[in-house]
Amino acid sequence: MTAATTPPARTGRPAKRVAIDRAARVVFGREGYIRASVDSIAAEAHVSKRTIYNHYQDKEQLLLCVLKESTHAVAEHQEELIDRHLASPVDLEAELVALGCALATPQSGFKEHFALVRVIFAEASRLPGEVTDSWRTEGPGRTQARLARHFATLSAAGRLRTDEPQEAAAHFTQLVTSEAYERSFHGALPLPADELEALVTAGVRAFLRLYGARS
Amino acid sequence: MTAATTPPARTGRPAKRVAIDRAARVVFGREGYIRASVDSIAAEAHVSKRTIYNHYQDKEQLLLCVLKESTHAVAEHQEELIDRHLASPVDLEAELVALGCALATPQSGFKEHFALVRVIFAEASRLPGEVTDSWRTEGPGRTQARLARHFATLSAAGRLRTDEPQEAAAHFTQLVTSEAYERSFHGALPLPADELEALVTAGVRAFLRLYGARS
DNA sequence: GTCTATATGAGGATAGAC
DNA sequence: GTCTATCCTCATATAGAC
Repeated sequence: MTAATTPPARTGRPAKRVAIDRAARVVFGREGYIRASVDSIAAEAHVSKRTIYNHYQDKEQLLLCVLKESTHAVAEHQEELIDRHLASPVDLEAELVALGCALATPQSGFKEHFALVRVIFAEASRLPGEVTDSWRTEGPGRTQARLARHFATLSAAGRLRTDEPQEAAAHFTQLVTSEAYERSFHGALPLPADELEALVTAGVRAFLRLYGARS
Repeated sequence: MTAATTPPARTGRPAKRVAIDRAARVVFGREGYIRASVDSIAAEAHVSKRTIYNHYQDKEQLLLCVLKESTHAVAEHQEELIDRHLASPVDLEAELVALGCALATPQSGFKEHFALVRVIFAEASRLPGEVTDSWRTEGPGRTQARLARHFATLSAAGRLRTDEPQEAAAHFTQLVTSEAYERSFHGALPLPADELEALVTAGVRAFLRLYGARS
């Protein structure tokens, strides 16, 4: 796992490529970087191993590329979630709880993405710095920014009370999602739904004690 | 990495054993479970590989044993930190900031312990459930409990305001340490001291808005 | 797509040294 | 009877050759 700046080779049929990417996401997520063999990725993709090396320079480039795609997909999904819950909330507390639950657990088809993030954490010290940096800005950074925008709007509308929406967003993440995230080992182990809801609800209440409009 | 209930063999010279344990902690922490070879652990310990297998049944048992010791050492160290800062604080806010900084960064000789915890996260889904459970109760659980006890005392003395010290302890951890923890990839990458202090200070201020005596 | 070169790992076995 | 050194087997990996 040394720094490698070479871009992925852009050859081969795109249909194969998406199959490879999907398979790599699944297998890397399930096995971790070292354990995931290129053979098993090829099998999962119903593709020859040679085809993988035809599309990607080596195993590390494959991980990095899949990670980038995955990061974007999750960021978009989370931005949607945030918009859906905070665009025009009737019961703000309820919406915050629902949003918190959604953000704190690997969502529907996104389990592999969370697993990939675990791989980044495990490999962080061996990954090129640009990779970890760009993951943070393109991933959690975008989510945080979107939260902050909504909090600013809600504050202007008198639904929240903060003149530092960035900080409020950070505190929301910390109070509402971080414990569930840690408790489930970053989504690796299941957290009972009732426990999750209890954690999130307690977090939202604390958040509203800090930033709620009427208190 | 399957469940293994056999206890480690209690043979061999204790001096060798501590060398092995230290080496395993270092190498597992530096390389991760899969990458760390028993050969390299033996080299680091200046011990024959055969000797390792004389003391431990297999590689997994070695990890588990080292993890347990490491967990206790860190928990004790963190309990001491908490006592030192919260036993009789003059300037409570300053003490909370100092404590937060100390808790949020791998301390003096404990870098390898944090690295080991990263290994647990990476391997969580492949580890026996008792292992992850006991890590939580013997590690973070103890820290949290000690925090809660002090918060209860401080509350009784009128220095804080909470009748749920457990929850206050959770919120302290979340607000003060969780972001630094995530930002540094669980201690894998260095976080500039000024950034750390900024994060912790902001967290403590929010904590005191929630639980401070006079507000 | 299969086949191969090369390397590296776990864990056991054997030898001898103190 | 514990430790060291060395070799062995078997499995599995990457990456390239055919």
